[in-house]
Amino acid sequence: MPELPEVESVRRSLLPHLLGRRVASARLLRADICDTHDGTPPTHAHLLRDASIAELRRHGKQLAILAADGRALVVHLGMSGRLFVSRDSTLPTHAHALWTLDSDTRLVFEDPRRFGGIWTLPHPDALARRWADLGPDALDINGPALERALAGSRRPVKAALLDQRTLAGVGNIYADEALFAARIAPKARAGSIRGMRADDLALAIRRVLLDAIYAGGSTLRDYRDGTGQPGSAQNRHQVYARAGLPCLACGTPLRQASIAQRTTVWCPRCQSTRLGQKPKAHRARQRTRVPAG
DNA sequence: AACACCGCCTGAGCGC
DNA sequence: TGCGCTCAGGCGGTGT
Repeated sequence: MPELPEVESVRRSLLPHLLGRRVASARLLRADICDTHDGTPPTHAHLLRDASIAELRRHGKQLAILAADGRALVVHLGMSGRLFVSRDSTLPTHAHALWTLDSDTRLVFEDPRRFGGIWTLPHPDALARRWADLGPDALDINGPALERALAGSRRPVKAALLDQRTLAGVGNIYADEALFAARIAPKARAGSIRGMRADDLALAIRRVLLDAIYAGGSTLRDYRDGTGQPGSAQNRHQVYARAGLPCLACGTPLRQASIAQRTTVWCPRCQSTRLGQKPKAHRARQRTRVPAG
């Protein structure tokens, strides 16, 4: 489930452990999770051995580790991926790559479901080219840019938000949360989101993502940051995983359907499909989830 | 061109 | 107790 807030939380938590550190050794335990830029089997050089880590950069859900000599790695966490530092010598079952730093700290990439992976890059220009295929980062989106990204599309707006070429960083959880916050029905046509509605949606996306970053991301099951800490943003979810429960703004039972092959939850009353008709009082309460069981 | 849909993969949770 | 089924989901590839 790592979406933008989780990847950003990983980035921030890793910064103090990685910046300025030299990669003393690198090991790939599963070669098939790593794609090299030159198509040759991954080597220690591909994996930044002897490099000094200069920067951690994020675009959407992708995290890049940039070395001072220009080499870079892109890490994709996919569904169940984790990237974390550890001083423990034991490795998790699905550890696929590890790096030992000159601080004797280990950086571990683990991914049970293997929807994630690592991509090697020779130069920052290659990173820029890779990321050019992605839409604008969702933390930077504004109304006019979002309107441009959605223009002409007849898809449901939910499907468009999940498309990383349209907007980078939003996944299933925060798409539902942002649409609820903006009071837009997930099935509304993407191309119909214009003007003030685009402003509303862009603002909702930024706010939902920033709130989640401040809460350290959403830990539903697997997610931990780069030091093993869970997040608490799941306690703030208004609609995700709440199908059938009362809307926190109006009490109407939340509905669920599959849109773009993703479970989608929304409030049929607050999130009107009709244009220009905004029900008045909509103020979602802050919610603390009661622990299950 | 735009969009729909499949398949990859594992572990949790459930019913029997 | 344990087996088998379903579900979760990002994204690349293929089909329409």
